[in-house]
Amino acid sequence: MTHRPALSKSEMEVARILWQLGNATVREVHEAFPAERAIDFTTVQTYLRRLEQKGYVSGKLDGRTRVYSPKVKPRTVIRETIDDLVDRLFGGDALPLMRHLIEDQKISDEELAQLRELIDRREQDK
Amino acid sequence: MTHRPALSKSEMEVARILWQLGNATVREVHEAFPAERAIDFTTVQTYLRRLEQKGYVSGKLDGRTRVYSPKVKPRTVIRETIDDLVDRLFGGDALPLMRHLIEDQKISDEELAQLRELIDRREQDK
DNA sequence: CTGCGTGCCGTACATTTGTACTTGAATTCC
DNA sequence: GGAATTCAAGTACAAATGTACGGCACGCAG
Repeated sequence: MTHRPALSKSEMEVARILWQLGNATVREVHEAFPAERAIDFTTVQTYLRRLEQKGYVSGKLDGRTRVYSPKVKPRTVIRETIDDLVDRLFGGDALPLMRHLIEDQKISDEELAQLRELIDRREQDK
Repeated sequence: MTHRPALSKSEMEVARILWQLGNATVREVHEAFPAERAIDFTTVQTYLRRLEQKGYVSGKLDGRTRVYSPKVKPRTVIRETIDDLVDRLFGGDALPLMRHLIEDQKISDEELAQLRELIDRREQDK
């Protein structure tokens, strides 16, 4: 059972917006794009179509408008994406990645606290 | 100055091996591939050529054999790759990614300790 | 009715990616 | 020293990706 084809970079942007909106039409997704990210309406349409083909979202017609909604959760996509990436780039060792995230201020202090908690909890479980 | 074109997935595998070997010929890289990852010698050759074109490695002839060596450090590639990914997938919020790495046992207990230390240090700096 | 905007659907098309074959020179094995 | 091996280099080629255009139907402002 071959798993879903991976998301391409642009498809990820669209997926993110759809997660955010919950469900939406092409137009809504298009409008939700940050202004500086110039992208054509029909391009977004194509991405959504491809996302549907790949099984990440489902779309159904509501009148003459197609409404899309996420079919796969962010968690799942992270898992599939990151695991593949970490394997290819570091043979499975995720620490370099963590290090980067922590050291390069990519996360806020608040998040640091949450992180600490995650670690605690994980240690508890063990 | 437009930055380096991103690495493709397969190129990442090759980059990883080259980092591991420090520097190597096509043959050496090819042989370092895990046995189950069937891949042709000339395919590896192509990836290395592309990696060179993209500026990630440099290759120079030693006699009639070309020897490649990394030109960009892992850290840099992580930065470029992960930041892009996190942006597209989560609009810059790295926490979901961290959560995944910690919760899904992608890192060992030992690494957890190191992680804790990283967090401490980062907090110290602030 | 006659445009104009909005949508769908299909098609397009250059670039990148994954993967490899071919040619031709240098080298090594009998 | 002819055969087999080894490389570099060039070329190949289908699939995936990034990005968009065109045709056609539907509904609303004049």
